[in-house]
Amino acid sequence: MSSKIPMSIMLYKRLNSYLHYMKQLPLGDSDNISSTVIAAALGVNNVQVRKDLAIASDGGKPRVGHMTKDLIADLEHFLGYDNCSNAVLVGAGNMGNTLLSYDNLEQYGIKIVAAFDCEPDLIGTAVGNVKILDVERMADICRRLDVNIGIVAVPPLHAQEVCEELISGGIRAVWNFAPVNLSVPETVTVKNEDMATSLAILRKQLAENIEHFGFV
Amino acid sequence: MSSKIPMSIMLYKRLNSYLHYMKQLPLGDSDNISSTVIAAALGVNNVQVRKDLAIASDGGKPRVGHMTKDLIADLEHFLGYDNCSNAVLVGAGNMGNTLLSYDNLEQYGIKIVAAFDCEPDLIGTAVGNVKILDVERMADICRRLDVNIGIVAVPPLHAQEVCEELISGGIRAVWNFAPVNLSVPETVTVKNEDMATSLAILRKQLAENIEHFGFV
DNA sequence: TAGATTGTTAATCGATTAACAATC
DNA sequence: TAGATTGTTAATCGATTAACAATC
Repeated sequence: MSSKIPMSIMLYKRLNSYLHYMKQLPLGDSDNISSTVIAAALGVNNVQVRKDLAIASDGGKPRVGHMTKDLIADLEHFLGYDNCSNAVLVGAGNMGNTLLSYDNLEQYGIKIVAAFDCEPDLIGTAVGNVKILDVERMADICRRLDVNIGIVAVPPLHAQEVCEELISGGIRAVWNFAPVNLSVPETVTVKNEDMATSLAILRKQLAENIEHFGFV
Repeated sequence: MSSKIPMSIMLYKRLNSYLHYMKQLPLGDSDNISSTVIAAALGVNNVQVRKDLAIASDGGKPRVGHMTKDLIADLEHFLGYDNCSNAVLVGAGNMGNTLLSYDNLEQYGIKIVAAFDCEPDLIGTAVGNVKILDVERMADICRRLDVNIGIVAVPPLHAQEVCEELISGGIRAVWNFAPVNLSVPETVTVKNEDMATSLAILRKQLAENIEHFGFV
C-alpha cells in the first residue's frame, strides 16, 4: 500500500490533461486507447505517458492499450475526483464567491460545507446553498464537522491570522488564494494558488516566444 | 543578453516567495539581507537561495549580503512586476469579475484594458473602469490596441473557440482559467490556471501528511 | 505468426545540494 | 586579520527520454 507515489506537480498536471483529453473523446462503450495516441494528441513523449499511466492505473494490454472507460475511472480515482472531501471557505469576497459558485468543484473532489466572513452584512446570507457564517465560530464548527481542508480567500493582511484560526479548528490542509507566505506547523500542508507566479511565468514565456518567432 | 534563463516553475515560485518575505520586512532604508537569512526564514536550502538570487540579481557582497531595497527591485524586475503589459479578458462571469476587481493585478505586471462577453445583459456594463464589450469585436480590438495577452475565463465549452478568436486578434499568450486543454499553434503560449490539479495535489499531500503524523 | 503496444532497464538531462575557494 | 557571506565547481538526486525485451 501507498508504495512511494511521486509528488511531482508536473505528473499531476499531465494526468489531469490525459483525463480531460479522454473525457472529451466520443465515447464508445468498449473503446480502447493507447499511450501512443494520447501522447500524439497532446504532443507529449509517449514513454512519459506510459510511465504516468502506470503510476495511476493497473496497466493496459499489449497491442490493445487501455479500455478508455476504465482508464478514465482509474485516473479520476488517482486524482481523487471520485471521492469528495469536505472543506470550509474563509472570505466571501470576490474570489470566495467565485469558488462558491464554481459547482465543478465537487467534480474535482471537494465540497464546501461552510463559509465564513467577518463582514456583518455578509453574515447570514448564502451563496447557493452554503450559508456564510461569522468567522468567530469557525474553529468550533470545523471541529464539529470534522473538516480537514480550509480555503483561504481573504485579503493578504488577514491570511496568516485566519490560517492559524483554521489550524486551531483542526484543519490539516490549506488552499491559499492570498498572495502571502503562510507559516504553518509541519503537520499542516499549504498549497498556494499563486496567480502572481503564474503571470510572471506566462510573461517570461511570452517574451521568449516573441524573441523566438518574432511578431505576427 | 537573454543568456539562457531557466524556466523552472519552482524557481519562479521561490523568487516570488523571497520577494514577499522581504517586502513584509520592517524596512530600514539601507538595510541588508543575506541568502542565509532568507533561507532560514522560509525553510529553504541556503545554496538554493543564493543560486536563485544570482539568476535574478546582480549579486551581493561577501560578508554583507544584498542591499534589501535593491534586491527587491531586482526581483520585481526579473519577475516583470515593474512593467505592466496590457491584457484583455474574455468572460465576465464570476471568475472574470474577480480578476477585474483584483486591483493587485497591476502590481503583478498586467493591466486588463478591455473585457468581452457574449451575454447581451452584460455588454455595455462596466466593472471598475473596464467596460465589457461584445465578444464579436474582440479580435478587432485586440489588433487595434496591440495587446499580446488574453485571459480566458469562459465556460469550458467555449474556451477553445474563444482562444482561437483571441489568436486571430494577434494574441500571443493565453492565461487560461477554463478546465480544458487548449490547442494552439506553437507561436502561442498557454498557461493554465489549473485549480483541479492544485486540488488533487493538495489532497494527496493531505493524505500523506495524515498518514505520516496521524490525526490531531 | 507479425506487429503494435506494453512494461522495464539503462542513459540522459536538469535541478538541487554539498564542498570549497574567493572576498570584503 | 578573522569570519561571514559570496559565487563556483563537483556530487547527488530525481525526472525525462531512449532502447529493448515481453506479450497479447
